Amino acid sequence: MAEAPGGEGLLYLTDEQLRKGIEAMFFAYRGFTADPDRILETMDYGRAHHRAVHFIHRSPGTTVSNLLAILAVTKQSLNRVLRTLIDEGHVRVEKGKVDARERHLYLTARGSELERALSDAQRARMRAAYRAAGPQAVQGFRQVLEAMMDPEMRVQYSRLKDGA
Amino acid sequence: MAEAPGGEGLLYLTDEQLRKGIEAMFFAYRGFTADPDRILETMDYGRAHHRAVHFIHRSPGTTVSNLLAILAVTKQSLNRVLRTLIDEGHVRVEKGKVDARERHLYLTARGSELERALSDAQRARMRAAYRAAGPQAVQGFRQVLEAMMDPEMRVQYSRLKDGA
DNA sequence: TTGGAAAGTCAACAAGGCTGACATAAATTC
DNA sequence: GAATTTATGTCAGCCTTGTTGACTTTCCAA
Repeated sequence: MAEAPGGEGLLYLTDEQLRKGIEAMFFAYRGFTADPDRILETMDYGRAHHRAVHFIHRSPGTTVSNLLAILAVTKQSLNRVLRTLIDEGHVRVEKGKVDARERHLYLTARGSELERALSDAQRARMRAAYRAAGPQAVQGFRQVLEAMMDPEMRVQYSRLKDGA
Repeated sequence: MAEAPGGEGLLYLTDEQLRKGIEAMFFAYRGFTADPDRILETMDYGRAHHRAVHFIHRSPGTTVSNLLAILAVTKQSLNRVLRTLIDEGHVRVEKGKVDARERHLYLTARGSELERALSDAQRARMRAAYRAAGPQAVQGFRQVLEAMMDPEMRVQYSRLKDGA
């Protein structure tokens, strides 16, 4: 293998390699969202609904402000999406017992069905990609993605990663 | 190392592992776009402008329909973005010499400056992530992303990957 | 009891997707 | 040469999902 200019095997850090990584992210992210998007549009939902449903499924009973922190949107924006999910029977709200100001969010049976459909579609692609690339590649994939996150988001991610 | 239920080392294909990969993509993509986004908003541009500038830089002289295929948006949507880039002197248009219906797109000096600023910001984060994860991880990262793309997009990506 | 946090709501706005319709110039085909 | 197709641009109108600002209600805690 040829060595980098500095002679330290840093060829993978050239601008050219980085640019390829950037384009890989762009094209892959489109694939990543394509399958759930197709399901969502049949029911007049968008990606914002998917995200809300995903994280409510992941952390049942999470509060609105928790969700705001994870999704990094304004409460007005989140509220609009939650409103439709609640009105259409996908999400159930419970007033907090300890702190009654808080609203705890849960998926209904219908909501769980939707979540299942969405994540099945997304996981199928992810599984195919994982299988094609192999376990070692997957480990690298996760390492690079984690390093790419903002530190605050790495915390959110780790919280989820290490179990509810 | 523990073996998967099937006894074939497939632990990395469990739903739990796939879900982590899905969330890693979500959080990482936000980091991925955060730095250029900050630059863009100072000049009333959005991600759509970034994408156009990126691919015109990548393939100088590319046509409008080429760009439409790569970006996978409607011509009306692209045109709106292209219009502002041209009007504000970031992109130059040239009528095709072989086929005069075609419009060939180039970055102006100003446009190149903008491209530089945007990609410097994005590459800095990518470089840090690459460095933190190491060359082997980067290889896996690219393998998984490539496997995650839609086949048509993998073609687009490979075209770019293998030189102009 | 009062200040402030959590949550919700209303209004208004913007970016950037979309569709459909239509115009024009140039190339291609018949 | 006429008809058709292709590449592009543009107008109008719509949607989702983001934004800010203002205001209310609820309710915990000092």
